[in-house]
Amino acid sequence: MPATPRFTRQTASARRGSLIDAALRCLARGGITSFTIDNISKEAQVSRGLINHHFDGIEDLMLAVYVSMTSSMEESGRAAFLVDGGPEQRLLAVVDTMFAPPMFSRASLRAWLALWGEVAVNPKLRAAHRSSYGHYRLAMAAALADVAAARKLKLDTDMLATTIIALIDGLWIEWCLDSSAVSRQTARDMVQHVLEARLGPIQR
Amino acid sequence: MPATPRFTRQTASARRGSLIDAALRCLARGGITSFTIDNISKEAQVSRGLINHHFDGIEDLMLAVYVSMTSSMEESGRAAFLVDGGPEQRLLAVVDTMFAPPMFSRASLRAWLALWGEVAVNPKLRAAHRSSYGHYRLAMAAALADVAAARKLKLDTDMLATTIIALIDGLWIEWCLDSSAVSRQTARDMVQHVLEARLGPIQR
DNA sequence: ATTCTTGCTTTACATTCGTTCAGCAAGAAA
DNA sequence: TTTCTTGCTGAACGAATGTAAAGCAAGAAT
Repeated sequence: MPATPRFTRQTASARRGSLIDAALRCLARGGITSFTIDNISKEAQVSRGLINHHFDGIEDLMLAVYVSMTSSMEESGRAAFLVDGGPEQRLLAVVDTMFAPPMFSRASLRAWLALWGEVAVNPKLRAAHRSSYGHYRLAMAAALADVAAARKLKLDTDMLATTIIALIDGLWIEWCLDSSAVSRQTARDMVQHVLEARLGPIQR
Repeated sequence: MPATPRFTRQTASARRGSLIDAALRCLARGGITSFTIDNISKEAQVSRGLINHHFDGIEDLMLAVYVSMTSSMEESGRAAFLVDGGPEQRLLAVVDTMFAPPMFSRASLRAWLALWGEVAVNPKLRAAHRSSYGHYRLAMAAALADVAAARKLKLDTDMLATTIIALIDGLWIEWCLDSSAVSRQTARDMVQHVLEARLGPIQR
């Protein structure tokens, strides 16, 4: 019996979680090219064979990574919904959530780009994406509808929600690629401009 | 002397061009994972060694692919600037260009996602991106400024141009990933809504 | 102390990766 | 026809890819 065990044993779900975290770090650092058995097992400090023991191949691990990212994103969004104040403050809180880490972060750009590239061709990932963005859109539309109702405005909140979400995504990408073109603050201002053009002035 | 030559000889620049085209097809089809010597040389129907003969490694080829994509994009944008009619019609032409193939096309999604992922870490690609998007932004801002001047409006055209460009990018991505959420037509309508909120009604 | 479960390691395998380089050969030039 | 330039091929290389399978070993159960 050796003084230091060669490895520490964990429950299957705990190990799966740490493998997903390590895989996410690799994906963020080097994109899909770094999403390899060698890199991930090294990052998680486990043996090469362990990934295929806990996941049904590397594609299955990627699906788990995507689900993990989207669910942590949804959790952040839910927290914004609990903010105090009127409908305006809640809407701003939802928007602000998207302009703060971990969402609005350069570190996750390559991970999202890589995953979107797989969403385009992988039915399972596509289903996960639809579900996630569907919830996102519903939450944004609800926050918009509350403000519209309080101001007795009649507008297509679903369409506006889609507009705002797409705008945030586009601004985030451009900020990641060239922060001299878009700063975090100007990006936020642009979204607020678009919102105020529909809803009227919003006091911060 | 064989009846059919084993290969056809081309000028260096012509061969470079066909290799770039083949590389682009591979990138669009399978993302960065398919951007390999084997795939590209097979796609271009040349031998494995030829790529390293014409390019300084595969990274150099990727830079060439990026430049090729952005320059063809800029060319499409320039054509829109030559449209007849008033400032409004020209602005709409610029926007419409982005909502028509080859720009607004699912086929190129994986190529752009892969290239953006490299832009984030490759200084040469980043420089190419800044130049390309800089021109794009200038053109959009100029089209906006003409309309604003004709209507005697005072607004930050640079900021609005950045907003519109980001919105188009975000809508395009979401359309590619889930066309049940955004159609080509609704995407166009969303952009026009945002424009009209600043510039007033625009007759199509 | 012993058994048992199963989390984990390790080795082996066939492919595929990017790059190098010696030399073939296409086709213009002489 | 012969020479010459150089576009191009194809084999070889070491490293890295994902997966499968056999068996070790950690630590709870007995």
